[in-house]
Amino acid sequence: MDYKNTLNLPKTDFPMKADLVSREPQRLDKWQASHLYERIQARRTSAETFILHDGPPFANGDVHIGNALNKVLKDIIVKYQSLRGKSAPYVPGWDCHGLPIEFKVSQEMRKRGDTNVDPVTIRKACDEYARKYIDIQRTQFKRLGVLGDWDNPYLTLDKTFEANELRLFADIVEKGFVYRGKKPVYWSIPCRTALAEAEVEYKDHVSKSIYVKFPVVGQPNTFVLIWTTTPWTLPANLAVAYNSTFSYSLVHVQGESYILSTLLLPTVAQKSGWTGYEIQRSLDRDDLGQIEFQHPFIARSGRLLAGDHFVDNSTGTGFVHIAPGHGLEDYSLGLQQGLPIYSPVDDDGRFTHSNELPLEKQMPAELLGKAIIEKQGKSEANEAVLQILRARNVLLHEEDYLHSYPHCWRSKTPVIFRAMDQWFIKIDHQNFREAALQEIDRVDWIPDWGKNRIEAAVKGRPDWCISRQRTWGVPIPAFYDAQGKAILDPAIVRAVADLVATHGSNAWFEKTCSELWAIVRPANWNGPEPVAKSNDTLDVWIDSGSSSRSVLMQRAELKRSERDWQADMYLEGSDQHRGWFQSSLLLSLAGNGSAPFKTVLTHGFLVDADREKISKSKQGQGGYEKPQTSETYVQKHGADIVRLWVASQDFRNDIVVSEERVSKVGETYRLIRNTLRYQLSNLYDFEPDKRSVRDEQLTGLDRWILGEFAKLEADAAAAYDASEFHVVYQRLSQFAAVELSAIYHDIVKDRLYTDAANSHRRRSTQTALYRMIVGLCSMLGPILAFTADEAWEFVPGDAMDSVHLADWSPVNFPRSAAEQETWKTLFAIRQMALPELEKARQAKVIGKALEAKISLIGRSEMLAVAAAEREALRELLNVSQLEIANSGSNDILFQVVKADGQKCERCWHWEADVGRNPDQSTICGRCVEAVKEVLEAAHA
RNA sequence: GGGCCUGUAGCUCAGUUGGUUAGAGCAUGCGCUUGAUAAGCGCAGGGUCACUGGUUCAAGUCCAGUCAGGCCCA
Repeated sequence: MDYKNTLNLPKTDFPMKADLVSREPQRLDKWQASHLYERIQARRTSAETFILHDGPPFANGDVHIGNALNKVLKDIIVKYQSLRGKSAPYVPGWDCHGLPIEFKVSQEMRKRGDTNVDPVTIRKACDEYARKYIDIQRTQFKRLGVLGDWDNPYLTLDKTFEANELRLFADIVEKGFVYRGKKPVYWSIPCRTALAEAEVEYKDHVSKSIYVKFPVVGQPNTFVLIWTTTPWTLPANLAVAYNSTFSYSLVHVQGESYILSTLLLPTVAQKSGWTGYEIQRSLDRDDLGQIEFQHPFIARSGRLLAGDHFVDNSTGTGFVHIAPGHGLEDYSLGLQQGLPIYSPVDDDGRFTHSNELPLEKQMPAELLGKAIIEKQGKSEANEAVLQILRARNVLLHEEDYLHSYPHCWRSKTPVIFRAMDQWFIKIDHQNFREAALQEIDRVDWIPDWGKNRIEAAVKGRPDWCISRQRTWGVPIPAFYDAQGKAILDPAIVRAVADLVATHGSNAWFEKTCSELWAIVRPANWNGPEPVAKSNDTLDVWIDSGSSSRSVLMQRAELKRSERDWQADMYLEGSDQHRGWFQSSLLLSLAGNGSAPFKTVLTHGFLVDADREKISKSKQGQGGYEKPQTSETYVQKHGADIVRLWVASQDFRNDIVVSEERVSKVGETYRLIRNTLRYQLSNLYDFEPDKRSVRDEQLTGLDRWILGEFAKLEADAAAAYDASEFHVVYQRLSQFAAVELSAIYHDIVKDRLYTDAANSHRRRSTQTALYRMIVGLCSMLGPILAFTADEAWEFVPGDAMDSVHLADWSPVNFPRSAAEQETWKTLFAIRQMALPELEKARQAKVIGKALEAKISLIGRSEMLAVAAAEREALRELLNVSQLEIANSGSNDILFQVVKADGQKCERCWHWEADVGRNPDQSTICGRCVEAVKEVLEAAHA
């Protein structure tokens, strides 16, 4: 007789090989076809909500592995909250406006030869471009198993989004936050347009480097020696910067005195052709701070200011001329010191008078109209300034100077810095900064140092420049009157918002000023009539930053009530402390009266195997073979491996992404998968409703594992609650490896396979297995979204058709202190016995443990426990025979010998009663009984 | 250059208010098993806790500095 057929060997169709890459897409189709996301939401309509508000990725390019990390983290949290019974809708979003898209689209148009394209055409192309990438990214995000309302995402280019953004803007305008000011921007003279940082290219350029004598007021024949490489900005000079850490000298040369950096003195002396000089004295920062200088050719004076950040000792004189309207550093220094942002240059790049200063304090008439743009390396404006300097004998030295200088990407000409009228949000308006800091204090920042970062960002930030001279964005609905004065009125902004709500923001660009005015003019308007509309757009941070108003407060499924709309969580990379977290906080506080989030969770950045940032250049040098996109990893390993990789590391620090790391995670995946497979394969004949054994009747071993499992569940839930998924990962994988695979599953095989199918002992164990597989699938669901769902289908009994529809909460499994103590002792003995068995194995006394008879000889309390639980301990050791003997000594002695009797052909135990039954001469007594039952069952 | 953060075995993580020879899982090596088998079990090796100095009876843990790395600014 072939006794193998009488065993209850494991059976399952849950495959050992995951084959994720090809199988996951089928499951996605199934989810989609069965409207899984909608059904999850429907099940929770009356439940408490948990809102994780999506920070919108930029609609450009493929999903990077970093984007994937962010989305998977969000999905794990949302799935977990849903699993715990909350209503956790997830509305993904995209950030659609902005320069990178406009730049790409313009480039493509230029390649095709389309120059001078009108804004409406560019905007349509940008819209198309953004939507194309939204589709691409949506597919890639969905492939990762992220569930959400993918058919109705929020897009910052949607007209409803734009309209609500403008309504929020109107509120902020109404509250008096928005003002008009000046700020320098890159300006391309031939293109007559402002440029963004990304639109300038740095190239070598030969400039005029000059040393200019600035007379010191009240000290005849004494000059501060300044250095500049842009002579044409001298008419806009309002100050001179020094470095307070440098030492300066007053030097006497040929009847005149100069103040300059002591370290640079020899170079300057040599360049200026000084034949001899004499250092009269040195000056410190206090001396310098006292000095007032006279502008070398205009009737105004200025002061010396500390500019340690940017004044260096490598070239020049140690003094840098400051024109707040013509440079970013000049600008911020000017702003600090309350200087006017003076920029006497028009759109064509020619000198002009401006209204920042009284006329008598502006440049002489001979300079007006001079062009800054270079022709054959010569700039009319530069030449004219130099000529005046020479005429006044204040030009000490001039030379050509080769350096890297920004150029316009389109015209390839050097750009200039020029202050332009911009819109700003006043951060200190009515103590707003203080209010923001208080609000920051109310938010839960995880990790807690996030609070420091955003506090520093808010404390130190200047007023927010919110206007951009761009086309692809939400228009700033302002007008200009005949005097060029801007009109920005909340009622008008709201009227424009209504227009945008129906026609989209293109309407602003398509309609003329008078057409627009006819539509949006308030009925009771008594202000000036406009002659022009604004061409500025809003900073894209206003787009995404207003999502609290445009999404959280609009979508019915996301708000608890009109008043209670705050999101439970925002989750982004730590760079967003200065970005989205801040813009969202400031706008929501200013416009809605509170922060938009209760908790802000941040993750670190991806680094490679060397713990360095992932860079394309490194990829080129063979650092990594493929582009670090989500698809690269999904196509090679499958989404569940990517998800497990995400869960495997403490994401608050840097996250390592490398082949080694992901492959290691793959090993853990296989361990977990096999654990699930083992349990499923031993439940093929188990009907939980009919065959479950009650807690108190479960065997001690089953009670032990369920006790351990209860601890695992509690720990996993706590770790999930704290968003410490790496703890879930560690705890689960170690439980699978140790408690299950090495101990419980290994021991229990004997019961499951060889006991009669319906025996109490086997059913008891199946009860434990059943409970664990249900719990494991549930716990794994948020992380292994595909695999847990796949395994779930093989769990016997009636359950929801997807694990993602299930409810889960940790179940306590109480055991008395005495029982726990007993089992602790049994395992302690096991821990001592295993090395003894290993010794016997090394000595070739036995092979597998079942060939052994082990004797425990001693007199301790441990042995008393062992004696009382002899059969349980024998099982725990997986040996055929266990003997306990009292030697009178407190030490325990282990003795391992070949087991008595013969090997039972069926259960492989060595038993003395093998052969005692004449009909079944090769099997043991226990197997005889089991076989009898099998035969009876077959006849019945 | 400034702010915030990180640095424990090949990999990922634990290491409570400073307190014995620094732990776990995986990976590796060597055995066993062949009724979880492209599986399973056992045993073993592997760490100057980034470095240096300090406080202390005692430091992976506290302090200072250095180095390396990350994010954000300049």
